[in-house]
Amino acid sequence: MSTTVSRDWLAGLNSAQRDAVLHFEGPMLVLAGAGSGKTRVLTTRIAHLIDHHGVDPKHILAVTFTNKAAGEMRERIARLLGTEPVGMWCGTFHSVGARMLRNAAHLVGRTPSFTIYDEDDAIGVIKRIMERLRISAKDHAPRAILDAISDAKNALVTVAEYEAMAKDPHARAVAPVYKELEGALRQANAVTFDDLLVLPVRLLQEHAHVRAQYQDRFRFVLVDEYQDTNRAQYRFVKLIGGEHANVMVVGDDDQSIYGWRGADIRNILDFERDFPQAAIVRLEENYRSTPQILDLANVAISPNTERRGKTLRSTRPPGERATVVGAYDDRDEADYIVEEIALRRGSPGGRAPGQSLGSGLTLRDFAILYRTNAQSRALEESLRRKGFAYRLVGAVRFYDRREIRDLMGYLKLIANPNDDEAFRRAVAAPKRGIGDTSIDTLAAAAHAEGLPLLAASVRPDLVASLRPAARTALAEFAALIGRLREAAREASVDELLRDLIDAIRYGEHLKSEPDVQDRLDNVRELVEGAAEVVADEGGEVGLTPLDHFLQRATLVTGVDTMDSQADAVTMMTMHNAKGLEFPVVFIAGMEDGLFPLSRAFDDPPMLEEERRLFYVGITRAEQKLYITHARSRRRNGELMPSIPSSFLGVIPPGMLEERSTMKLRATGRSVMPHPSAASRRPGARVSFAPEADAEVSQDAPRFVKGERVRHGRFGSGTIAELSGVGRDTKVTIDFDDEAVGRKRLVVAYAGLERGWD
DNA sequence: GAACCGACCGTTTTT
DNA sequence: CGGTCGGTTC
Repeated sequence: MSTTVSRDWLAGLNSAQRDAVLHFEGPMLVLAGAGSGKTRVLTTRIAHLIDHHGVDPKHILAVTFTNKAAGEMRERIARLLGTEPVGMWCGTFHSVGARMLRNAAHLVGRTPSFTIYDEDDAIGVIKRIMERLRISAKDHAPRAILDAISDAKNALVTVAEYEAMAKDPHARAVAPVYKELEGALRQANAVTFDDLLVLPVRLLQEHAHVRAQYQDRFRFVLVDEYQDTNRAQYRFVKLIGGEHANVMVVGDDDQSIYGWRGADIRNILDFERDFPQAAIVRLEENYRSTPQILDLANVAISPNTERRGKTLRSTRPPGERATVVGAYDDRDEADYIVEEIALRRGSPGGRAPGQSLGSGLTLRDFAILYRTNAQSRALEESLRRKGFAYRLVGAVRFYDRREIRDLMGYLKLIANPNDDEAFRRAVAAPKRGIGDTSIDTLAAAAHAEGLPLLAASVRPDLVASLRPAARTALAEFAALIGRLREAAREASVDELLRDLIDAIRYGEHLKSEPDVQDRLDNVRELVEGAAEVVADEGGEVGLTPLDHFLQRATLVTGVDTMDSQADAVTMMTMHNAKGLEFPVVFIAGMEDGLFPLSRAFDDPPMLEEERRLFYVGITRAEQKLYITHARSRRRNGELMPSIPSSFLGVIPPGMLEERSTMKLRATGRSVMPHPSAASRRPGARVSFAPEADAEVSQDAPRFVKGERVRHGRFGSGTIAELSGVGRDTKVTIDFDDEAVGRKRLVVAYAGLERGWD
């Protein structure tokens, strides 16, 4: 305990930050604007609790939004204290939940070695359940069913409650699947992502001794990114922290961007209601961005009504204005961005001499942000042509690659022989003469007996009806898993993996696949990564290294594994960019229908969320921000006309420097007009949009099923189906001309005339 | 059983 | 455009 040291920590904090850091007991809400130093506040407060107030680290629970943030927080605290905060729990809601579940798995019908089903696993189970229940995947997309179940879980709606509430046809299809899924998960000794939140809540709610144990253990609870918590997470916080009420939540209502995942912005808007004595601190001084960037952010978010209201103030010297750029199409946009990076790189201030943009910017100082992952393609191509290194964050996870999933399937099955999804993946991996029909037969028998697939495959009576060849192969497979399971008791995870790869001759299997070298590299990387795994950090749960490895693999995200040291341009969605910062940021694809997405047009809360996402994007920039849009863009392979985002319409002219690419200037209109004036201007001449000017507005002409229409090229026909809303409305038309037949068209661009015969 | 091919379809965002 | 599904062929 050294007050001298703590005084050092406090130096350099502003008074609001200091208030938060010095806060000891009782609830507190920290409204932390972007770049206002909240991580520093959180880490310093924890260090202060431990060092000054003598709180044992094991009484502290800190919840972060990513695993990476958790690791960094732990590290920073250790640096402040000069020693590891041993016993402190620090992680995402999901990893903290997993940890609690390992401790008390038996109370929710699992063993400590349960496996975590990712989305693919869950969809696989759901598909099979649907087949059994004879629910057509055509009528109800398995994906949509999973989403509905996920929403229900995140809202803490149980199967029974869901069944009682299910009114519309979709919900009535979901209900039985939800019910069956719960049984299947339990039998497979598995949980879904959502269960990592739901089951701990149930544990705390239904078992007083567990609740008491954790309430006593975690006397100080800190939650970062509180604006993105959902119902289950909210309950979790209240259950653990409600008693002693030493709960500090940190967040920014303007950065709430996960409403679609069940996050409820009300959690942060109404915090004082939940914790009546809550002290409130506002951090509005921004240490990250220039005044120009913050002015833009403040203006951009201002149309929102669902907010507490706050204005960021810059502490940095003025810099450049943000630049908005009109491009011809998505490739032109990408080329422009890459050229701009080339110009800015190296020389201080890049192409704007006199304005100090630091000196010697390198590739890692640039980030390109976008709304959808699909946008990365054109950008990647441009960067590759230019020879610039880049890193793609979040798009395809390492652990989602096929070859990795194959091997992980084996490991999961070794750790948890009840994991039927793992069984299916592993048994199919190198082909071994066991195909779908054999597995279907086995699965039917297993289901009838209430047995997992692995156990069923060694029951002579259950495999009797299989082809002899399949029977033998199955027995060999089961024997292999049995042997590896034995080996796993002694071997480290990397040894186990090597053994496995050798036993199934996985290297040879890969040789017949495309991209052999990449895949082999990935496998090697997997083995190397496994070598670094030790038992769980705290060591208190008694997780085996294998369980720990598997859990980590399932819970890591793209951002977690991002190597921020590599000298490469960073590309990611704005969602993934939350919490990060870069000297130069490009926001690409700033067009109506893409950002904001068209489905948000007629949904005000959704539109506000899109606007908050824009705000997040803007506030990632430290020194220079570019916003780009294209006049036409490839969407699902076809070229679509686009107009600049209506989000730009609220920006006063003059706040942005306006440019257009050479290619755009060369092909028609000289400059992109200011978007507020441009909102009626479509992307001009696009071959399949005869009267685009009238049609590209947000209100595509409305039609009804059965209506007779005429198309410029296909002639007249009858509308058979309608789908989508606003600009995305699509029609399926049966044309009279048999040679044309049935076509699916986007109303906004089809130039349909109505009322024919 | 497995490989291949063509039709379809959909598309936010992610723990 | 890219992934998935269903059907066909070896």
